Amino acid sequence: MRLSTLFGHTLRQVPSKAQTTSHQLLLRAGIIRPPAAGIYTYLALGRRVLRKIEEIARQEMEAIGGQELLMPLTLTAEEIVADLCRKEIESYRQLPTLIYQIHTKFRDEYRSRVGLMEAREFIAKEALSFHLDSKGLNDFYPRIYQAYVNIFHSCRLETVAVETEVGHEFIIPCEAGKHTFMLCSECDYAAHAEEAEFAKTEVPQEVERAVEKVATPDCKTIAALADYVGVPTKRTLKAVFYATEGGEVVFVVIRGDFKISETKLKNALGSADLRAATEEEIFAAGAVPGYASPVAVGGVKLVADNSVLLGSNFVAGANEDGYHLMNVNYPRDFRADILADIAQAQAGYACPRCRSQLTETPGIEVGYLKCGERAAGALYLDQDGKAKPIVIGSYGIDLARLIAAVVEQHQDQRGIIWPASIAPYQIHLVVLGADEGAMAKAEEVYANLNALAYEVLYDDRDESAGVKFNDADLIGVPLRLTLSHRTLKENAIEIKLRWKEGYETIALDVLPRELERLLALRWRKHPDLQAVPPGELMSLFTNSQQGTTTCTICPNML
RNA sequence: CGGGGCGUAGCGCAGUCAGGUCAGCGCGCUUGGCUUGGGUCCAAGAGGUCGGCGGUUCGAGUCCGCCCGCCCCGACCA
Repeated sequence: MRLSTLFGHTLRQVPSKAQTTSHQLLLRAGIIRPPAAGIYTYLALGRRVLRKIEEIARQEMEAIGGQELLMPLTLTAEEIVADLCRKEIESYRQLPTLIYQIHTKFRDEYRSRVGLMEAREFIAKEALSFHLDSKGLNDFYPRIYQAYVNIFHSCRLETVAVETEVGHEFIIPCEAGKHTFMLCSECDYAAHAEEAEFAKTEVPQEVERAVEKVATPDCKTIAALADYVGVPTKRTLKAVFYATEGGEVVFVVIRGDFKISETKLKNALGSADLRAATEEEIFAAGAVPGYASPVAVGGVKLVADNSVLLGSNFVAGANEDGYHLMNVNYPRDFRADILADIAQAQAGYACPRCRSQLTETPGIEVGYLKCGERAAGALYLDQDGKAKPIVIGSYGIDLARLIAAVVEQHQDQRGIIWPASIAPYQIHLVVLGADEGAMAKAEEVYANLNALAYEVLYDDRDESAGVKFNDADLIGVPLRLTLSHRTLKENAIEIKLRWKEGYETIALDVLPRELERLLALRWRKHPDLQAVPPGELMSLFTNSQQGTTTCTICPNML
């Protein structure tokens, strides 16, 4: 492709509406354009990237037996899936089976914020697997999990697998992310912040002493109370009131040094609807805000965090304005209707698995795996002729978001650094100077590279060296070749990798051999890289090792 | 869908408070010339019903009203 005729051009200035780095670069490099808010045209370069990603997704789905369909509306809409199951799956002989499709989806109700990261229209790779029973789904699950891992690895996207109640989410940590995640600094534990578990610190158990009422004026907060009484906050009990939609008051008790995770609380209660109780409701329940006590409280549902077990002789409210109780112990002095983990994890807390420190990061989901999707009336006949429900798993990746995520992880100040697997072109050929010798040689090289079936973006424009190099860096094709009168004097060509400083000059007659060597080393075919654990891929990109033949530029990213 | 902000040339912006030499700047684009290894320089040029409708006024980009669109923060999602 000649850059002089490429449809879509680069932008020097950053569009004012683009906030995130990936959005800015995708616009500036001429990958996408917004015809309207939140929807995007893929320009010539962008379409090529998308096509490559789609192909990677297809390969991985086909590798585990997936069959591609194309359905109207959305695949996950229950009616469509249920209808499909009813009509196509009748017998146990047809199970298990895996279908998938790649299509655009609309999410009109949401505002687009960060370009392709969250567009109103996006490109979904969705898959469904159908099984005889839960065991069948569980047996299959590792295969789809691995396929997803492979897809992300192929795109050079470093993801974190977050466990959910029904499967996994693959996320990337990034500033533009809308959700907060807790990650272990040592092991691979990862979870949504609201759902994350952690190892709660213990307080040395003491001999239980008799309850004692003490005056604590103006101690309506845990901090004030702990300060006044002279104990650490972890020796206090915090009382918080919630109300369900029906107006039922829920009394929640947790050790004073922890916060409540409303998500965990909802899960413990089995109720999705929960709000803070009003003062009137608290009084009506017979409690005193600021001095509420779990001791001898009646008529309300009492939920306690299991941290009440980790300590003794707590300071708790006396249910009387201006007074607290010392030496409150569980279960001697109060009993909870529900005793569960409802504490909110925070950065610095201990990992539930390895006790290392948890860190907190914003992130965005790029893919999900869910077990136990429902489809009304989707039944099959088993060997005995009995109708049984089909067990379904559903899986998805937003390929548009995937592109944005890759750019977030692969860029520098000059522009995008495409991983070779999804780069719009393999080679960016630059010719400098308008003298006929250089142009003629460049045309010849371009023709030869095309004949060798390389994907070449050829900058044949009459532009200065600075413009050409800057555009090349912005567009981010991994391999750049430069021809000029300078190199031609030695019958040579310069070769540069986008993610490395510096370049090398090689003789023109060894160019085909060098390209063959470099481009054959795509990571999936490269034995040295197959054994690399996923988490270490990123460091490989940045700490490239040197090659061994005449061209010493590292091929790791190709 | 709530709260805040912004709509002036393809892009980025100034001008609006204090109505009248106010249709401007930079980039990009076109033409010619000089350059030719990191967004060169010079010259000439094209391009805008100042988001829309209505109002106030001798006069509106500027003031008022309504509408539309967009951006940010929430809510919600993938």
